[in-house]
Amino acid sequence: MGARLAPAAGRLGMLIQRESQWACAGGGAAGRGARAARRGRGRPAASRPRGAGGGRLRAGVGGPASPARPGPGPCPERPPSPLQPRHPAGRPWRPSALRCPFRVAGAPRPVPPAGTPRPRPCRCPRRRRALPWAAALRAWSSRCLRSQSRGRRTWGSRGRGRGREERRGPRRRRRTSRCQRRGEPGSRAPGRETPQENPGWTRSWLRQPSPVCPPAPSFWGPQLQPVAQSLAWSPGRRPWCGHWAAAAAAETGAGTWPVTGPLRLSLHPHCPPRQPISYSGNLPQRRESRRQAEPEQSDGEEDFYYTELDVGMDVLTDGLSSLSPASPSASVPPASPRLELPEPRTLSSLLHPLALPPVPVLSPVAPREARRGDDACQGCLAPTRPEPQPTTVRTCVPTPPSRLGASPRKPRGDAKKCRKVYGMDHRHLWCTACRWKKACQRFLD
DNA sequence: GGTGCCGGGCA
DNA sequence: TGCCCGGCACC
Ligand SMILES: [Zn+2]
Repeated sequence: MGARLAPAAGRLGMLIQRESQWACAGGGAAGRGARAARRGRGRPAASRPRGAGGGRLRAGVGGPASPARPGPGPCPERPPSPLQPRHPAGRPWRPSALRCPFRVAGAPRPVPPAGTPRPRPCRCPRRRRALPWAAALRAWSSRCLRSQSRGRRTWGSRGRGRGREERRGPRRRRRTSRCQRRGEPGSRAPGRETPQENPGWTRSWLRQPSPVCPPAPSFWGPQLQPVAQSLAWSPGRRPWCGHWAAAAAAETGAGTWPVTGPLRLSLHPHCPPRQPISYSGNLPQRRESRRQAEPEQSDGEEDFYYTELDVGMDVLTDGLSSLSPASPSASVPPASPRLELPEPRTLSSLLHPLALPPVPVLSPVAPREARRGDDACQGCLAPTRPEPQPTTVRTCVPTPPSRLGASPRKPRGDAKKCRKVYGMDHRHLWCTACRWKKACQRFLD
């Protein structure tokens, strides 16, 4: 299999394709592929290994024995960044200094409140880092799939299912969900519930659990004060708190994160050999507890990763200032902002999804993991921007009922889905939804 | 017969 | 909750 597919680059989440960033090929898909191979098609279901009994194959991307990220060391090629306004004048550029460049020299060092989770130790030689809140995204994605079948639609109205349902008429067999049969609140047909009708379901995961990050603007240098002011400080929007955590971690010595370079927006599952400085938000409680139980045991292939991208302060300001607490994005699921690299320095452009056709991209240099678009790419999100842009509402805009009713014979979408694109022989390349025989998330109609 | 995916079961 | 599959409508 020479060419590697990076189909997800089209749809769910976008990978920042930088040649250097593709260098570190993870083993995420390998595990899945092995699992798929192990599963074996055609065998009786009863004889198949089912469930997670066998345990997921861990991605071979390192582990406790993996070499840690490069420690402090010279980095002469990196110039001082405008994001380091507080660097003492006259001091040489010390990229390895365990010092938050935002912090005022001599100012009290910010200490994360108790309970603030420490960034997880890196498990990859290239320092892949799990994007914590992406775990929530993943969980949410799974919930979407489940709720599609459970009668609590979350992906918004894809329309197809309902349209078919309507033109199909009542099913002969039980076609109602349990909720429907029980008359529970969620007893709507799949796809009927919209964020507008029930904002709670989006709020549940949008709740960014970083409740204890004190306001940081006071720690920002004067050059950053306008930025801080433009960020519309709110409890859920603290682009600096991750920086804080990193600084605090560096201070305490354990889990040190050399906070050196300019602010980096990490968007790719493979880390270039630079230090991330953003660790934003807490893990969802469930995930967090699990990771505490098995600190070094990682579900590597399931994690979302990001890498770093130098972003100028101006563009960062542009991107972040576009946020507002009352932004409609608050009711939007964490649809991955689709990003592309021709303009890697314009954050605002990065944060806006591209209306790319969902064409699988053959990329000979794409790492295996990139093919797992639904998993890997869903998490390719900017750590500083957990809330998606309003323009990513693609799947959450409810289809007008009038439209559904007007065209009872909605033709089947022409878009080939994973099954047809990749074939049964490459089932491991399918998106999760297709693998689960759900509505395809990668090739939307 | 192939495809897409809803509904539901299993662990 | 993650994963899988029966079975149906559609192509
Ligand atoms: Zn698919």
